[in-house]
Amino acid sequence: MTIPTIGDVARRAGVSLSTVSRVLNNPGSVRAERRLRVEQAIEDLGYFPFAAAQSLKSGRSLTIGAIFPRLDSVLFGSVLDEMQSWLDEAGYTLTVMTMDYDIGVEAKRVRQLLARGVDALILVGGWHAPETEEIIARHDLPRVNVWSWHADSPHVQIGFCNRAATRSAAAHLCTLGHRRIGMISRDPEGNDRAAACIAGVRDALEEAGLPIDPDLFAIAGFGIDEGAIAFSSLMSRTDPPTAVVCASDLFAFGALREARRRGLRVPEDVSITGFDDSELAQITTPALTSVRTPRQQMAARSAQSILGYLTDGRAMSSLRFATELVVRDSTAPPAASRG
Amino acid sequence: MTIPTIGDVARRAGVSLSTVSRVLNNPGSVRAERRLRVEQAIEDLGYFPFAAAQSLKSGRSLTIGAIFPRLDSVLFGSVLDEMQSWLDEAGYTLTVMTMDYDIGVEAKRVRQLLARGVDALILVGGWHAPETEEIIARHDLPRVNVWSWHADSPHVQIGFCNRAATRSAAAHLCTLGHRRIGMISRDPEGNDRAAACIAGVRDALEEAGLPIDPDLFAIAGFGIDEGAIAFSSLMSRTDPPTAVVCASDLFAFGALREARRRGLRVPEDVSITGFDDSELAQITTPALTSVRTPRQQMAARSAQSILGYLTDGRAMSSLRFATELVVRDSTAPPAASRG
DNA sequence: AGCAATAATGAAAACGATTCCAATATGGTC
DNA sequence: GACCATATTGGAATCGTTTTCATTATTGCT
Repeated sequence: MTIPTIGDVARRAGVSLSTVSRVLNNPGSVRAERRLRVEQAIEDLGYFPFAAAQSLKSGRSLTIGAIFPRLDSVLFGSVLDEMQSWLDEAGYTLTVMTMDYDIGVEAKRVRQLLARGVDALILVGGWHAPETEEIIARHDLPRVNVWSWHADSPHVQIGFCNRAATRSAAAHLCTLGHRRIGMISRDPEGNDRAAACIAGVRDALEEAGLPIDPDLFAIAGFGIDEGAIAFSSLMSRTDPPTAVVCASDLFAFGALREARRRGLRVPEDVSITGFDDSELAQITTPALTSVRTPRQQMAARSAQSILGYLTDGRAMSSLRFATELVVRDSTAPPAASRG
Repeated sequence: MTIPTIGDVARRAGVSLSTVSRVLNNPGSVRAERRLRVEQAIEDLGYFPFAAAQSLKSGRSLTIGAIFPRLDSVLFGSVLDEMQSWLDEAGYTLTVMTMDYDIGVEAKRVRQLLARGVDALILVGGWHAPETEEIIARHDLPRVNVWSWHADSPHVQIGFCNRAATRSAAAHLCTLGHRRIGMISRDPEGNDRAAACIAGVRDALEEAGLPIDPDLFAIAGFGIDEGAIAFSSLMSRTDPPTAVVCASDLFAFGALREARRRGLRVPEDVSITGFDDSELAQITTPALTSVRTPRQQMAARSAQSILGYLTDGRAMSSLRFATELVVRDSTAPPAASRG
């Protein structure tokens, strides 16, 4: 029950190794009579080429590596699904690894993927460890940064401006009349999306002529519970915000939960905005005001871009998608201004 | 800028290939002085072994393949995250593919993974295409079925009884006094979890002496929208159910959304139960009654089981976890019985 | 110091596929 | 029917590792 090799096929069909290989890779160059014999033998034995050997000889693995923060998020999952379906059509396979928002871990993953001989790399965001950049450059591996977009990045980036995204959410709150606006984001350390999200809120506050109170910028890890805790700490202040911008829908869900637990009404007592506009933003009560991000397009275009490069040698280029604030029921003017 | 090989390291350190390989795989067998020289050379060149060549020679790839229905689900994502973290510790890598609930696609994926030389396979559920079973048997590849558990399965399965799970949900509704109970599940074709979930509801109805109306068993694809549509079709009947068992939380969220749209109060007008007890079940209004499934344990134990087999040759064995109905606010006695 | 046992090392043969090159077969032409 | 150009085919080298085997260096003992 050993796995059949090209040699087994050759023996069974009574031809040479080279001929079998040609049937596989360039069928037109083999006379019909022998080709049929070989194809029959392949069928009989259930032969398929061993990728490791192909990869060793050819130097390409038909595999693309992707390093994402985590998998337990609909956001990342749907993007990966979309990418896979495009790559699949072209005969490529996606190998996914996670780095849990740690660019040190990411550097290790890049090494692992390189060892596996991936033909290209998809990274999330624009900030990576120096070793990461160094090793990618050294092997000049095609790579795309997704999920963020910076005017001055030297790399191919297919994403959106996180800064503009949260700015639109915070500006919306300012327009409604809020003057104390809080924020819950991830740690900006090594995470350019988080940093940009924070910068976006500051932009909006400055534009509205509001003071920036560092104490109103809370940091949370990941998930609903962390969002709830951060929201709790914001609302426990003597002078709590009347509105909170969350850098992810999950944080916003946690905030909603905690608000309910504290007997705070949303949006009457406090307004909350999310980020990502996940399907669930419509399900909560109240439905969540959230920034819609172009996940499908981002996924599709980055897959296409890489495939275009690998298969046709077409140069990859950056792409910036727009975001859009979807206003629902979790935001309203502050209580004070309604008198 | 070419990728360094073991030969480059050997040359730089002034030793033979074999010595370098030994430093890598069995450092104790190399005299300290030379070992240090080799390690220095490895460091200098940034060398790491090329997995394809290792795999070709050794026959093992330190890779485990997993085939999941999709990635855009927190359920699958969190399980994959957990599996990866266990495998990672042991130096193994997980390669994930999706089959979108199609066992024909699954068979193709098995072939792809086999071509990549995976050392073991993780499949979801107990029903697979004959070709799938055939090819796994032929290569006697270690494999684990997760997510379901059947008394009579000949395979290693690490999961829970889906039938008992939905039975507990339906029995809860019967106890509350419901006599017309609907259900939303996936298509049971090629999906043993869906089939078991349906069977579980029938079990409960029979035990309660209730008639089984096939029209109350709706089939939905995937996601919130599909759940909403299925719920809508159930409630559009002339004699709609007073309670609906959903085979996934997503379906239940869709049902909640549609109920609100129709002006139906939950649980006053209709009770709804979910499945999986995702984190979001606590966020919705009303909070969702749902069946808690042992995802973390399932993930951890299947990873451990496979590692135990691959690294220590320990036999793998099946494992059945319990499920638990978590009653929240989306279920209550039917309106009629409250008079 | 000399010998046997043991430890450390290098040379070379794999692993399974692809591909260059040479050799053979085919067809067409005069 | 002989000969040349072209289409097919097989042989052998190669990709980067690991591993067996033979060889050489080292150590412990007397």
